[in-house]
Amino acid sequence: MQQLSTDGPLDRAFAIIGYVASQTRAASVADIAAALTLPLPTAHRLIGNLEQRGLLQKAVGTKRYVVGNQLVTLSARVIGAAFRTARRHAVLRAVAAEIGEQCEIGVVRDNVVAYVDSVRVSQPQGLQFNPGEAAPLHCTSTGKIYMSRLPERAREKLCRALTLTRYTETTIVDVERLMEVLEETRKRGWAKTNEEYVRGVVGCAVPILSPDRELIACLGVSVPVARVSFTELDRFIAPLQNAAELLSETILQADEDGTSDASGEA
Amino acid sequence: MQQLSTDGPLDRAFAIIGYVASQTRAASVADIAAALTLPLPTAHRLIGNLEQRGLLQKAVGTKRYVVGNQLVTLSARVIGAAFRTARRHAVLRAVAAEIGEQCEIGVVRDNVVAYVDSVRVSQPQGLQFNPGEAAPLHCTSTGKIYMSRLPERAREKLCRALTLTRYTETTIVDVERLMEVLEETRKRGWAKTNEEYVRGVVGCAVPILSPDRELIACLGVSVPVARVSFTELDRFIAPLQNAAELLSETILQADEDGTSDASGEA
DNA sequence: TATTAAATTATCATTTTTCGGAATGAAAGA
DNA sequence: TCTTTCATTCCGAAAAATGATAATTTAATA
Repeated sequence: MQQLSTDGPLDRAFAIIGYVASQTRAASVADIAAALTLPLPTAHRLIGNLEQRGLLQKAVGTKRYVVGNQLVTLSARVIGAAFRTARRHAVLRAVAAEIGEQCEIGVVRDNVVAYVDSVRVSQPQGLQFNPGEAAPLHCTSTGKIYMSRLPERAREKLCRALTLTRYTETTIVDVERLMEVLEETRKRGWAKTNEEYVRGVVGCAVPILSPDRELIACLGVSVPVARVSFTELDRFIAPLQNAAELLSETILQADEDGTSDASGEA
Repeated sequence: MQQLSTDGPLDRAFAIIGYVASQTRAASVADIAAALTLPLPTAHRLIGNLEQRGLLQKAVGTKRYVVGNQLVTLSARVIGAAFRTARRHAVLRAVAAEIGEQCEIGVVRDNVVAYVDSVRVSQPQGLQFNPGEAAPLHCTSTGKIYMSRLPERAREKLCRALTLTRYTETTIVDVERLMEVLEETRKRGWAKTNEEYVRGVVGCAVPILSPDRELIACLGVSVPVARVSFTELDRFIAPLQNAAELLSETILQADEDGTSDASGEA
């Protein structure tokens, strides 16, 4: 199913755990070996390791394996931690529901827009930015915002350094023109994209700023032009800005939790 | 605490994951290295590995780490598996039989209640939470318990971030009101739901805690109001609490079945 | 802005694990 | 009882992890 040619021991360990956790009944070594196409002795060794650490354990009276105590304890912690940090996703989901379109959060890294989280509302129709994917700077709203907030000289340098690949008829491939657009973007504080990356898909984005007004990330929406025209995009800006406000409070913010602080530091 | 002289890579990987999961805020590489007494470059390498696999991920806009999506998904599965084993399923079945209504165990993931195990007593009449299904936080007892256990400020933020969709006339869609209910829930330690998600169905739930009093999951019951009124629900609380106690005792013990195929196949 | 401290990445010889074929013991089924 | 399947142990070659050192980048501070 998911094994790339070169699995490290870690991958195999997690594959085994995942398999055991997804079974409804205790799994034998042979089951596991077969499911993950491992040599039998190897499976034994790996499972033995996991058992020693309490991540798996034998079901009493059998040689079949179920999830172990350590693993359950750890998982409970993970779920708790995830719940505490899930507010970002909650905000994203809320704004996506409000405007009824796919929303995503993206950051710029290595001169490329990387999407870190996204929520799609209904059927995958518009552009699907899946977390982990990357897109160019010059034809995405997030990229424009990022560039627009650079000091002028750095901005110009970057514009000239980038390869302004043409993806559609409306992609901006002229440096002067791009600079103009960026200046405009800087002034009004948000960006739009008119089928510049994918034909038939328009979008807009607003910045998510830290308390000291540094750019942390961008919150954007992508939608098929058949459903929302380029000019109609404007009505998304206000809700997006509200959500971005909330996100900037939420995102970094020392997630003051403290739920019983369990283990905590000694 | 956890460093034996000779830790394999696996031990260190899990130590790191455990540390990150137990922190209330995102942890920097330096934090982790210090806490586990790892050389800094080594910590970087190990954490990089975990990040590549999606087990850890950077908090947006920072270089600090939180639990990753893969890890959360896996953890939810593990908890589900832990509760589905015969012994625990038997506890669930027993309490279901005792109170004569459908009982289910749910965890929160991605701001949604996911049901990992359930037992129905008679004909499907009340609400049918089948394992794998998901329900919103603000109108389920399990969701209320989860939220009620967050520290106050985080709780308020989450309430505001959630879209309080109205499903019925009694769904709580007002943030202030929800906060009140959560406060009450926190004080008494269990939650009720008055036809807030599905018309004609009321329910209640109690927390399942780990030995160190972390919330692992919730045990709840759903029943048609025609059979049990909202106020009559109270008589289920005691049996549920007993069962929850039992479950939390057994959850970290090496019991387990094996042969008797939990939950029976569908 | 200049300066300093800290964090991160890179390199690499050494040590430690892992890997899985072959062989053997144990248990389930005929 | 016999046969087949599964569980387990051994072990040398191959691969990976390890962490010191050093170079580089980034953040903090003056």
